[in-house]
Formats: sequence, structure tokens, C-alpha cells
Amino acid sequence: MRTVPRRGRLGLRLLRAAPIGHHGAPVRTGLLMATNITTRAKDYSQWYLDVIAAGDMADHSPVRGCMVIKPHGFGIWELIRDQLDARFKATGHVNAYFPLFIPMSFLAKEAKHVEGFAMECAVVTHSGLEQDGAGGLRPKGAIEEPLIVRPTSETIIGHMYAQWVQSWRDLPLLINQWANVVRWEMRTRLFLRTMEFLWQEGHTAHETPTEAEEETRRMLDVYEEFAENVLAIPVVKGAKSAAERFAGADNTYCIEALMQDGKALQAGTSHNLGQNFSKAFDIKFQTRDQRIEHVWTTSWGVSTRLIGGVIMTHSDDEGLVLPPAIAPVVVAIVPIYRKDEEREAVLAYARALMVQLAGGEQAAHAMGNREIVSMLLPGDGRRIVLDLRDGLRPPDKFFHWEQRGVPVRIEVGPRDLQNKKAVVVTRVDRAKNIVDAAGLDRAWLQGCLASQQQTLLDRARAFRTANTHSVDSYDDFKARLEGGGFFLMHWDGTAATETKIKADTKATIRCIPLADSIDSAAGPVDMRAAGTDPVSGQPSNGRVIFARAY
RNA sequence: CGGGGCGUGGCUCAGCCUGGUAGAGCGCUUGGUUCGGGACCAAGAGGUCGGAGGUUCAAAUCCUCUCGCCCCGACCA
Repeated sequence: MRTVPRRGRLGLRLLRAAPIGHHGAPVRTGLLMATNITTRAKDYSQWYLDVIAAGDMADHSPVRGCMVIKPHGFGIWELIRDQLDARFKATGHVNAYFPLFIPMSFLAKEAKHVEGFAMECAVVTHSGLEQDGAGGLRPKGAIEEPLIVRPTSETIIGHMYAQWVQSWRDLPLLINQWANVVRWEMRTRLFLRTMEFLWQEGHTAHETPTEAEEETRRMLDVYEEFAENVLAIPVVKGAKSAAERFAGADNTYCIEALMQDGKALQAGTSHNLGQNFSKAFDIKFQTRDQRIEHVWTTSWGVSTRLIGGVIMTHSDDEGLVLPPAIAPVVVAIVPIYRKDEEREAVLAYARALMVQLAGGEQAAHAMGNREIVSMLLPGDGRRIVLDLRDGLRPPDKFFHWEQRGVPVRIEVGPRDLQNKKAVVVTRVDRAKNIVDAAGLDRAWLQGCLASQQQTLLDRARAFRTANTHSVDSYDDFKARLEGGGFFLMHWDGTAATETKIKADTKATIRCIPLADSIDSAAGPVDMRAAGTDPVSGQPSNGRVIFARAY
């Protein structure tokens, strides 16, 4: 149930922005705060849902656990997809498409895989419908072998690879697919966990275990670089413990991020599947020395969950904050005028500004709403919009674009026209500045966006560092866990200890970091130094990251 | 799947206990005044109260079942 304060007739509009905002950074006061968004402090889960609603990103579907991704949310996904895809291509991968339906028998071929996914598979058992005699319909014919809707595609791709690979000359096989998958989840959350979600899954086959491991690590590096440079989300690369490993993998690597509420989010995974699937699906090749061997495979993926991670990393109590690199709209120009004479002059001024920002004359198009005119930024899919809606007054438009996370808002009115100025408001800090309109060109925009991108990454990194703690006693760990964050703690490497900690505290090993040193609130922490597991008292080879996770 | 909460115009909710012919605010439409951080006036449109059964002269209200959503647990990208 929503508990959002309703916008009152008088009183609530006078609420002021809290002096402490995102990540403790000061927020400029004097700006009204959103009244349709629950604050993070009051109810984090509700805040998350409110931000999505106010940002017009997604809607609930009539089917439980599924979501509709609305144009603004999908625009974010398109920018993620395109920029990731470019990185996959640059590392030698090509795209293909494998089918949604997988024969049920395929899943059974890899023992651990079936164990991991059996319970969350949607199963197609019938084809066709017939009247049920009570005004409704019922499934008609049972099909011979039930089909499962892919929860992931290792099996069907393994089956195909077995037919495509004969020789070492066919390797490596480097294929990615952009697809939807279905996992029958008990509990769902928009973007973070829905029954159907969009993702990419890379599936590669290699000649040697070394190559497969290199590929696994290479794609992990791609994810890390992408998360930091495009999503502005700092991540820790690491290996999963056996308990958290992908069903069917020899080794799973991941990138882990820390959300504003102190919970961890697995943002991407890369698996070294060894020969598990090649043996299950008989993917064999003739080696350079004329032996027959099974290939070594990998798989790696990121999903629409990344959007949830972006929301929970950057957004504030005023709504969505987007890293400019994935903002479908980067600039919203809001014209301000009173009289008709002013209107014409201001609109002409605003239009000229839009052209100047876009870097030259080009066709403008209505974006959905006929009164919102847009120009594409040359060279990428992002837009500058000019908000000509007559029915809304400027403040309404300010909130509209602010809550959608648009990085730059430019207000132009009669005073600006007279002085050749414009009011520029940046989303990351809500700072308002009056600047010379002549300087607002494409180069300026690129600089402004780059600077906001950097601010977001720096801010998120500082937050993570401040919420990363080295702990040496179990009591200390348990005491501080409620405050959230990453906990760097010694672990004896046994599943028993891991299970006990999870049962006691709900915290899990997020990863065994690859880095030798990790920054904590108290300074760099040596992850490799030997020590003692505070839970079991057994010796430990190094620290791992514990946290409560999404 | 267990525990809790909730389904009433597009949104947020009142009405339910104590049955009697459906309300408010916001939003939307039209006209006017407005417009630099969520305006105001006037006139309108819009709901068989999640669904199905039942009790009753009469059900948003009582009973049963069911569907969905949110929160908390067990499982997961």
C-alpha cells in the first residue's frame, strides 16, 4: 500500500528539501521537494517503487511478477544494450538468436544445472485451447515432450554447438544473444527480479581450459569497465563461493555493487563452465595433435536488473538520477513566458538553443507527446527535448524532467532572452546557474555530461568506501551488519561456516575479491594476509566480502 | 509457499463496524486569468466499489471462495 504524502492544497508544497541528501552531500535548499515520492529514510522499498513510477519507467503487468518496461525505461535499456554490444563486438563476439523453447529433456543432461533451475522453469505442456463449457477456455492437447521456457540457454546452445564444432579450427566460438528469459520466482521486484527479464547471454567454446578462463575473466573485465564508465556504478570483481556458484559452472565470477541502503547487488556474472556442458551435450573437437576432446565453455550475462542497480545507486528523494551515458533525454529545455509577444520570442530563442546544443540544424521530431519536440544528439541515441506543452506551467515541467532523471534542464524566459542568458540546472546536484547562452553548444554539453557522469561515479565510490568495513570478530560483524555495507572478514573456506553465517545473519559471501587490497572506511585493507576465521576459529587465507544482498 | 496488510473514477483515499440507490482531493476536458520551483476561477467527463457465489425486500458494506498487489520470511540475475 502506498503511503506517499499527498500533495496538499497549501501546506505540503511548502516543504523544503532536507539539508542532507544523497550520500550525505549537501542539497541546495530553496527548491521544493517531490511530494509523490516517499523518502528513502522513511521507506526504502516504497521509495524505489515511487521513483520508478515518477520516472515513468515501468508498470506492473496483469500477470503476477511480470513488468511492462515503458518507453523511458526501455530507452535506458537500449543505451545499455548498444554500449555493451559495442564492447562485445570489440572483443570478437557476434550475435545470434536461439529459441525460447527448450526440450525438457535437455535440462536433465547436466546434473547440477537441472538441480539449480528445475524449480524455476515455466513448462509448456499443451498446445491449443478449447471451450470449457462454462464460458471460458482450457488447454486442449497435451504435447509429447513438454517444453521449458528458457531460464538460460546453456543447454540448447550446447546442443547446437555440438553440431557446429568438429575441429580446433572451429574454435573459439564466440556468440552472444540478446533475449528474454523466464524464471518462476516466488517474490518479484520491478527490474531487480521479475519472472521474465531481458538480458544478454554470451556463450563461448574454447580449445583449452586456459582460453576459457581467459575469456571468463575478459568478459568480467568488460562488465567492470562498463559498470563504472557507463553506469557510474563502482563494482568489486570477485569469485563466487561454491554455494553461490552458477548451477553447472566450475567457477563463477561476478561484479558486486553496493546500493544506497547498504545491500549488495550482483550486477553481472561470468562463468567458466569447464567441460560440464560439453560433456553433457557432447561438444567434441579434433585437437591439433589429432585427439578427440571436449571443448571448454563459458557463459556470461547482465540483465535489466542493471537498471534497478542504477536507480538504487544514484537516485535521490526527488526521483531518478541517471548517469548521462544512459539518459535517453540529456537536456530538457523549458521555455517561460507570460504574454503572447513573449511567447513567440522565447520559443524562437529556445529553438535556436536546441539547435546550438545539438551541434547544428537537423530535423526535430515530436517525442510521443506532440508538444514535446526532440532532436537526437548526433552519433548516439540520446535526445535534447524542448517542452512546448501549453497546458503545463514551468514548475510542472521542472518536476516532470527532474523525476525522469534528465541530467540537464535549461530554462529560458524573457529575462534570459534580453540578457542572452539561460538558467542551467544540473540533476546530480540540483545546482542552478545563470550562464551565457552563446556558450551552450555541443562541446559545452559534452563537458557538462562528462562532469556529471564523473560526479556520480565519485559519489558512489565514496559511499561504498565509507560503507566498507574490515571486521575481525563475529560479534563486531553482527553488531554492524544492520547498518549495511560490505564487510571484509576472514573465512576458512568451508561451506559449513558460510552456511552458519547465513543462517545467523542472512548475510552471504558476495565474492572472494580478485583485488589484493580494498578501500574501507578506515583505509586500504589487505585481502591476502592470512588470519583467523572469527566464526570457526580456523585459519584463513584471506578476507572475503560478506553482505546482505538483493 | 507461510505470516501480515490492502483492492472503491486515471492516482491517493473516505464510506464498511451499525446493509437503504457512490463521495472527496488530485489528475483529465473546455473557456478565461496566469506562468522564473508543483496557480486560480468557472463549466464538464469519468466508477455495475478486483472477480464469482451466497444471505437479504435491499450488499461497496455481512458470509464463502477466488484473483491480484504491497510488506516480512524460505529460493534466486
